[in-house]
Amino acid sequence: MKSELEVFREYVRQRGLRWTQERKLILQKIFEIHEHFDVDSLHWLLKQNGVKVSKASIYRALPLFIDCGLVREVDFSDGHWHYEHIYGHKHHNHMKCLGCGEVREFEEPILAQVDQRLTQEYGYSVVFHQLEVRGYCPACQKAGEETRAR
Amino acid sequence: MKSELEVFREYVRQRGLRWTQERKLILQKIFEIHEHFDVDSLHWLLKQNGVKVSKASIYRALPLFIDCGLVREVDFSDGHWHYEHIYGHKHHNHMKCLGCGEVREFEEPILAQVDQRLTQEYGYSVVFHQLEVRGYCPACQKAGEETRAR
DNA sequence: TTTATTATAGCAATTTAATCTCAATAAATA
DNA sequence: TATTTATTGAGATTAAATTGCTATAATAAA
Ligand SMILES: [Mn+2]
Ligand SMILES: [Mn+2]
Ligand SMILES: [Zn+2]
Ligand SMILES: [Zn+2]
Repeated sequence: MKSELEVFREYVRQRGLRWTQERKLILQKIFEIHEHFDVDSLHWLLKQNGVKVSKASIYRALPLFIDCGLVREVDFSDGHWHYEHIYGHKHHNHMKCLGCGEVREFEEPILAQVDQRLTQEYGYSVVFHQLEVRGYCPACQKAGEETRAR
Repeated sequence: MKSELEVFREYVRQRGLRWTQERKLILQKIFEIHEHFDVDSLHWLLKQNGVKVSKASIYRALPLFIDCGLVREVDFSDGHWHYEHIYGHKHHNHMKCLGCGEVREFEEPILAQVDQRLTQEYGYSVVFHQLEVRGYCPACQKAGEETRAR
């Protein structure tokens, strides 16, 4: 399998864009992070590692990474975008606890059927889907019960 | 079934909040709109109808409507929130065309199974889910083929 | 009905994520 | 090496959303 850097390099060439140090450093860092991140935390992390890259460059690079399928946006409904690298990873969905904010990932093979049905029934060509689930994790349910019992 | 106004009135009483003209007018308008809306369009619509309500009041009222289950946020990934009234309506999901932006609603009974599985397998108590699908509608697929053929 | 209490409205100021402008720079290529 | 031009970084700008403050109106108490 091609590395993420190779994938991006090809993408960049095909479009007449440029393979820059900044883009390389940002992309490398993104694939070192094995959690969800936002622009701020990514920028801070790069800084920690002595890598000087402006937020503007991060904001400009992310759409490119997304466009070539290396990264995706994740919606945690908290007012700004989060991201994760997806290249080389299985598709998954998120469950976020409304109590503590913990995010749990899960696979859901059934959703492939949904995409299929949309294609057959409506003639849609599905590019991607995202299922976001909200609820309460076991710990927060327990905490809630105890509070109510008082 | 209780009307949306009654539902909200009870909610407001239980919490020691107040039943105001502004909130009533906003809520009424929301249930007259049978499409997705955002704060701007709602505000503009109210204005058109000679109803003077500030945007700040709309911004402050929406979380209340959401909290009592009358309204929900909808994510169209375009930089700001959209909303729709849901009280008295079946749960549905959205497919948004990446070409023309058209939003199509669809029901998907299979997703109830997903919620169930999350409860059984992870002990999660699911409050809600939202499946957002992106792809190309039949019209935009056709347009794309023609462009490529040239 | 009148008075007292306090949540809410409106307005402007503020916050903040994201985008944009522009001069300097560095990547591609001839 | 010289030329072309996409990209960078810094700060300015935009726009959605939130907040502070005072007047007001909704509710409860008298
Ligand atoms: Mn994830
Ligand atoms: Mn809808
Ligand atoms: Zn939790
Ligand atoms: Zn379309």
